[in-house]
Amino acid sequence: MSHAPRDSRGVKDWGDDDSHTPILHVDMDSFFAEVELQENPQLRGRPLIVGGKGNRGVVTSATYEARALGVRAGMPMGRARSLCPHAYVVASRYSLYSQYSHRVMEVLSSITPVYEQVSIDEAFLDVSGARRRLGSPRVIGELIRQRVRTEVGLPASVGIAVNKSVAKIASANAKPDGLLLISHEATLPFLHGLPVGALWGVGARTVEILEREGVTTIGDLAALPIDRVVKLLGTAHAHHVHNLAWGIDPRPVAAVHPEKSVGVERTFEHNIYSREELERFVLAASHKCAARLRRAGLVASGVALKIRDGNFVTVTRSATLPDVTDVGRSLALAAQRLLKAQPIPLAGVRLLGVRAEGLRRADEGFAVPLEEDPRPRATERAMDQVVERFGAYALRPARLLESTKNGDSSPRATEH
DNA sequence: TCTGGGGTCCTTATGCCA
DNA sequence: TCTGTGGCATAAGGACCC
Repeated sequence: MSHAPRDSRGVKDWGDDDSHTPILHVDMDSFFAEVELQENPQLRGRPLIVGGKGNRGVVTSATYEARALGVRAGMPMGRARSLCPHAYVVASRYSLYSQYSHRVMEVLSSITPVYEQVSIDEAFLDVSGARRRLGSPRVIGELIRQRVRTEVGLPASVGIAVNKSVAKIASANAKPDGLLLISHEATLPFLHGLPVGALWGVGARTVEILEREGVTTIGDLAALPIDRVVKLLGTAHAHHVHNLAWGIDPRPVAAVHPEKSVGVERTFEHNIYSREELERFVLAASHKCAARLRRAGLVASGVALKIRDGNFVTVTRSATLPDVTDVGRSLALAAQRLLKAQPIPLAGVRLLGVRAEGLRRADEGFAVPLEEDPRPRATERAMDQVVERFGAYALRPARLLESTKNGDSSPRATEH
């Protein structure tokens, strides 16, 4: 689901020569909504919105019929319903979308092994090595669109360009259900007419900063001296986006991305004021994180707690674990300590999250389970199953905080 | 209008230690 | 013994992506 801004200036003929454009970006159109239509064809033709149906839900995907009325991803569901009162609204079904995603990625991996999945519904391919077998990048792009359509039943858009950044902007401008080639020669003319927010990595905040400087297009950004951009955006970000504005993006299509963290967070239907209730959520979330770590064969060296209050003010607190772990109770103990050190906000807690950080492979030397948790791992797995099935409420609160003894993981007083 | 849930990366502040 | 300094690790926040 690309949120990259599209611009009518981007849609025109940008050359036929695809001899120097081996990078393809494949982006599924309205992915979640299209999957729902595939599962329920009788809904086709009327506006469809996918998202959270609760009173704090937001839109995660919408068909073009709904988008035509102003519905956008990330929009509060109440607003989407008022814009589009006749829309059919369905709750997100992530496991279903994952299955479809897997099928799409199977098609892509049969084209070339040099592909990189960047999210559930998009991927980059470097087809340099597939030309002799399958044809030019444009031919391969059309082949992908046709195969995804016939084998999975979904529309996909494809951008073809000299590198990842330009290919991604191209696919955004190819939507819906299209293909856009940006030839090597057309790269800068294509980029420089687009709004600066079309660059991958330039979001609302950066657009605001740049617009105050009079920079509205990618061409304006390219023309700005790099020292000035550094002053505005900081060193790393400035060099990155300035290079992108000049069509420079040396990042290769990389097949593997090791996970850095896994987390579970929840926005409650109503703000929570009860510490016990928060503790129960932390326990359940810790066990879910741990179960995901074990499934992936990973262990964590740190844990972070995220608290958003009723006024939408967010704080995070994190701590390093005494030993790496994939045990839910060890994560929970550390997270509970962080929670204990925080006052309950006056406005209550709107969102609470637990994240396991500093991940590494479990077989790269697994430390023994924490001293304070001598129970066998089989017991841990059984507890996870209970939590998965019945929620943390199935565990008696007395077990939650058996001990916060030893170790000082309290955060330093560095309120910014 | 009132803001999800899953992540990554970068910057800045701070404490520790040589 | 005291103080300054620089490097490193850790923690927190924020921007960004889908």
